[in-house]
Amino acid sequence: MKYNFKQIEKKWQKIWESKSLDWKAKDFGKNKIYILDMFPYPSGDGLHIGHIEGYTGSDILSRYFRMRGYNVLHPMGWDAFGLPAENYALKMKKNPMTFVPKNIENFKKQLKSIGFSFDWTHEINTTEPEYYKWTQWMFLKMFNLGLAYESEAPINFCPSCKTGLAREEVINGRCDRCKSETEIRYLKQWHLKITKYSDRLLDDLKELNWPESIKELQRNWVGKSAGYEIDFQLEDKSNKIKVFTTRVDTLYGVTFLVLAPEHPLSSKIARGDYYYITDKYLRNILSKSERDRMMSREITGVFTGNYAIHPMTGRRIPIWISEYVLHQYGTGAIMGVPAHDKRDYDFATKFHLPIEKVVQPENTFEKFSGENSVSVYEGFGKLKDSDEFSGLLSEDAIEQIGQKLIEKKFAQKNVYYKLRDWIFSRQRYWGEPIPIIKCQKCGNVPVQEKDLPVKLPKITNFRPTGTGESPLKKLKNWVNTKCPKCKCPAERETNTMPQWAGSCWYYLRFTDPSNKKEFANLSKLKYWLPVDVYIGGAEHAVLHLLYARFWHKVLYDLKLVPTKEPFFKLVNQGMILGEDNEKMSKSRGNVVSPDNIIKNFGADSLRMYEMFMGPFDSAKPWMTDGIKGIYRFLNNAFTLANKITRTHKHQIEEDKELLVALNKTIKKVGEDIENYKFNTAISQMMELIDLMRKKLGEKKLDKKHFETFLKLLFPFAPHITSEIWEQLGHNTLLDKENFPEYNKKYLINEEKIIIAQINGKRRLDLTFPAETPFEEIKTTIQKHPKIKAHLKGKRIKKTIFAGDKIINFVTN
RNA sequence: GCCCGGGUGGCGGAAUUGGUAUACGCGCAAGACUUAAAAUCUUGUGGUCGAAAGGCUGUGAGAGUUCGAGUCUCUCUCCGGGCACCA
Repeated sequence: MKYNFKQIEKKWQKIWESKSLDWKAKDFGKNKIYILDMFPYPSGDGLHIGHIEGYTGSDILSRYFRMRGYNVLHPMGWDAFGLPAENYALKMKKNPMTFVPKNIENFKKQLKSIGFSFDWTHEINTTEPEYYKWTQWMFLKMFNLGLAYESEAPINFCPSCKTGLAREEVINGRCDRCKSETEIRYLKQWHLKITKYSDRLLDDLKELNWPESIKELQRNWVGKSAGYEIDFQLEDKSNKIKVFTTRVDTLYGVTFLVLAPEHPLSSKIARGDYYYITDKYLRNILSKSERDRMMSREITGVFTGNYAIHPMTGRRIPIWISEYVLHQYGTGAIMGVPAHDKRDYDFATKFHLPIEKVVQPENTFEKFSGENSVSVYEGFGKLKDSDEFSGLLSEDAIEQIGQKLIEKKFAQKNVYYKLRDWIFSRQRYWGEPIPIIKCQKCGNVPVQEKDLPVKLPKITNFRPTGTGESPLKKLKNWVNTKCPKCKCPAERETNTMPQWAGSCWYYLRFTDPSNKKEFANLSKLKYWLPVDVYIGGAEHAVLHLLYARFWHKVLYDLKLVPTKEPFFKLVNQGMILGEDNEKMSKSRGNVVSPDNIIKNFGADSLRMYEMFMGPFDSAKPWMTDGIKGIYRFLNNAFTLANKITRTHKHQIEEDKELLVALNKTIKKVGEDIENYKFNTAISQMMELIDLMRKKLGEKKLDKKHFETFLKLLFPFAPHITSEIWEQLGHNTLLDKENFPEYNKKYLINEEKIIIAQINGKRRLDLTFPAETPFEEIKTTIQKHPKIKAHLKGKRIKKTIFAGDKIINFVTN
């Protein structure tokens, strides 16, 4: 019988469909595990290779843990709001409400065609009113806490998508979605106060079992720096300039101050002849676009003709204005210490300002003593030219300087973050309406809980206006309503939420997806949370993953969720690149379609090949030729099964070699699955099947051992293994079998191979019974003619016997 | 510029964490089967010298620690990703 994967896969998918309750998570019980995938946005293009990689990983885990007797929650849902769907809708001139459900159906069909064991009884969709009712509800919780607020602010606006964007959505001055250059607009926008959680978002990272690189990205994004704010009096005492620094120890090295062009003093501070040139500089800079300013690396600046007084030395310090100082960060003014900061150094060099070294780092003395050298030093060195603080500079010494400044009222401690509040309004149609009513008298009034959800109306013209208003604004009978407070005529908020809103809490809803009274029942949340394993791409490092953590913490403070953090363990699947080793993209023409692969090799081959290509978490190029190896492996398993069916009645004596290999494989496959090392688990199974084929030829293969192998393979290739299982005469599902346990007895070697080395170079290997004592091994090996030959004329200085594996003779 | 990853055969990648480098797979070569091809099976496959036995050499480059380094330390270099004038 031939391996007819088409027929087999169809057959088993049908069987699973009818018995899908087998994958249904129980609400309570021992040994829970929550295995979550980042749910997809159901695009019209359908599943791509990258989705399948992550979902196969989680499917292997889920099937494995079910076989281990765990109560597994492995759900799937749809993140269907957002710009991609809406832009597509505009192109097709169809309302997303009509085609999103079709896309979802298609996605679901595709997922089932790959044999993923999702618990479909827990399916959710962020665009359904029963779901987004709770998204709106949570927004109102934040509103009531003052965490959601409206304010007019300069924001990044995408002229093509015609909406404001969060900082996280702007990459190098371009819209993350459509790559258009963004512009700055002043718009009244809803914000979520994520900055209030900066410290906790940083600190709680410690508890998470996440890839270090993702944690680092989040740390950098929050960007905490602690330092001092120091006041510099203007020479004429008319005002003072507050600068922020993390390096008070370099205070004596200040040779100039720099203000950002937007600093309030910049336009007022110029003196005498410098007035005109300063004014010209400011007008020039402020007329440039944000992007132009960001892109240009040219050092520009202007002297204002004004001076400040150094708080410690009383020296006159010239005040400059330059665009290299950012007004959005710190105080918008810095102290220039060219000897100890690269940027200050570049500035000083360009404008011929003095450079004074005041800190002499010990570790970098060489660099420091060179001509014109600058040192951003590691560790702390000596402070020169200061009677007050000479000697070694430690962190304590820095603290002392800071303390002194604070006493003299020149300085105060402060902490700054790069993180900004999350801009939460989108002037677009396809999102959750923000549940606020704007009343002339009462201001922003929350929609009453009983009136939730505020349903998104189905309209024909949802084209964004570009005026800063949502297309919903035109819908008078939807917009006009009554103020819940004073009952006066009022208008609805017409902005919608960003696409990230629904995904901030979907993993909570999965635990209790059809609850009509609460977003999820607390006892169910207590049972399932946190998510034990969360699998998805690294591209969400500072978007979804940061937003969701923030959102979760808000709910935690309200005692609505039981854990501080949502996702305990995070695993990033590496990106699958095209055969040309480049990112897959339509424009490059290197996209691999899963449908073709399934047609030619079957879903089991596709699943296994994606797992076999390389380490789960690293990027790897696709090679269509490579899948043949997996296909051959599955074929071999299938043919072997055919032969066993015919011959299994033979009484077979136990084969030691096979048992050792089998037990080794059981151990390795189990451990590798738990460590996401699917590629090496598969190699191990390949070795085992080769041995089994050999043993079958020698009539030494017992059917039950082959069945053990099937159980190991089942999580990876569920269709073919289920089919073989049935062919071998079982009328139960392989799903219901326990994962095999290995017997330690077979893992203990009765023999050991000793490698003999001379001066670390391998010369010989010999096999000894396991209990052979060291002395005996040593003399036997020394007597061996080969070793003798190599030792001729040399004296053994030392003999090393390591790990019962290697004996090394060191000679002179 | 700064912060993370990473460089191992022709290719994708293994290596029990300091102990036989190149498992497993692809590709390639030779052979078997076939009228032939495909598929399948068997054998071989880092480089180099050698008829062979065997030797030398070999994990981006250079140094160091060690009886022993792909693995640890330092310097450099190249590739991928992220942040980007964050004081």
